[in-house]
Amino acid sequence: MESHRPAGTELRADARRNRDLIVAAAQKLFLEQGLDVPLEEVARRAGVGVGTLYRRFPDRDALLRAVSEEGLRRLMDLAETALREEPDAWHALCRFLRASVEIRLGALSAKLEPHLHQRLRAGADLHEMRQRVIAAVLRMTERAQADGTLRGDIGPGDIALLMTLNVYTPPSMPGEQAMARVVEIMLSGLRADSGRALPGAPLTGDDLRRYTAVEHPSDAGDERLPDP
Amino acid sequence: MESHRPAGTELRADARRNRDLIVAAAQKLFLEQGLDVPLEEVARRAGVGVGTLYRRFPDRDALLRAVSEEGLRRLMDLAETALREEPDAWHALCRFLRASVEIRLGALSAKLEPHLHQRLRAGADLHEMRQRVIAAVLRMTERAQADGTLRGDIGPGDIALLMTLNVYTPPSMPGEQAMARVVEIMLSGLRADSGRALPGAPLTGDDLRRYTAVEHPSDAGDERLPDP
DNA sequence: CCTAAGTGGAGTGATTTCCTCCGCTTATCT
DNA sequence: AGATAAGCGGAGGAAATCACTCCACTTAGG
Repeated sequence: MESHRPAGTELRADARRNRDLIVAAAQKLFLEQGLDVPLEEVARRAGVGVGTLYRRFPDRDALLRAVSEEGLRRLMDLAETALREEPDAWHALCRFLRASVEIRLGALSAKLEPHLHQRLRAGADLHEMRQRVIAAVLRMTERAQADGTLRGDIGPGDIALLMTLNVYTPPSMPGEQAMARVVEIMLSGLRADSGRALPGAPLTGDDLRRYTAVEHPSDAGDERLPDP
Repeated sequence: MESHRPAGTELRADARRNRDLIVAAAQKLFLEQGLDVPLEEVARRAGVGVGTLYRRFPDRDALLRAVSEEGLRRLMDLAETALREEPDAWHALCRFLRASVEIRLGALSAKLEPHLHQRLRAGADLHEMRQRVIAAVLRMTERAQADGTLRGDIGPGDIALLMTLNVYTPPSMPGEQAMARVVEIMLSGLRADSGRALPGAPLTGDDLRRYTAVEHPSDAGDERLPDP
């Protein structure tokens, strides 16, 4: 996704490095101060001049896209390696949820969501990554239920929601250990031998996918499933 | 907490109404658009003139304080009525956690936190409310464990953290039902008959209280227990 | 060592936001 | 009903903030 660069042209090594510094700085600052931090501040934090930033990212939106993409890619990696490296579905699920804590983009995700949404509809390859995350979660859920380790009245959407909750939690907030405990509590609640029935119907994979197709309601907010 | 008003003077009825409209609008807008919405917009949304807003809240901070206070008060009510009206501690706990979803100040809380913090230290009556929330949670936890309904390796801090997670989740995000399911999953995970031991030590009431006393680290963020 | 690619940051113009001020409206008391 | 103090709105000027460009200088890479 090298914005609008005549294909075949590679970024010079130092330019590439700067680009990455900028994205990293942007991620931190967007998270800490909101999506409207002065771009000059991003540049300063990245240790480059504004000129450099503007050359690489023609406008704020381009930067947002880059940050979104990075986050989503990490999430996808998490899901897929969990599925690949763990022996059974239940453990994959555990690993995925535990790891989701590490991403913690916090409020950033929430703010990013609308932007992401546009992009998703626009068919960027964000869309593909998203589908892959969903697919992975779906597989984990189905298999774990077949194994009898995951309680039956759960849908992939529920898992996604738990994961989202973790991801949305600002890293500045509860410490690593504290969050780790929360995740284990969640996992306890997901085990097949857990308490009584949940209210309502399991959130299905379609619920998840449908969400992608839905128009973004500016502030009529209701019944939507997000992800970063 | 009527800011700096010569005691004994009451607000005229309409003024009072306007004041409340402003706080309500501010809460919504802070949540949706961040803590730096133009105050003029708050005024518009509240259906009053800017003049009115500035007369009642001399600066943005005063408004922030009012919003914080309102949120914390609701939380306190939640905790205390749950404890008062439910027959046993476990049900009180369930009710408290379920209700915490309704507050959902979302990212607002996170942004508000630093401000709140200063105020807490400053000894406003925010401090008292906070203590009362903590006290209620503490009682629920102890009793429920004595009853054998709440698993033993949990501390009040853990409960508070779960609650916080709910409160911090933006209302614009997952629908009511979806969140309700999440809470039930959490509760399942909290029951005495749930899965294996949690990692680390239970978060104690002191952990909670200590947090209040801690200096607010601007971005060194680590190991802290928040609340809205 | 040559050159095309990359860099930084001062400066400009436009936008946004704050906040005051005052003529008008309305609640409240008698 | 009438008096009056409290409250109201929003136009407008001052000030701050931002986005973005431009070009003289530096550096990577062959």
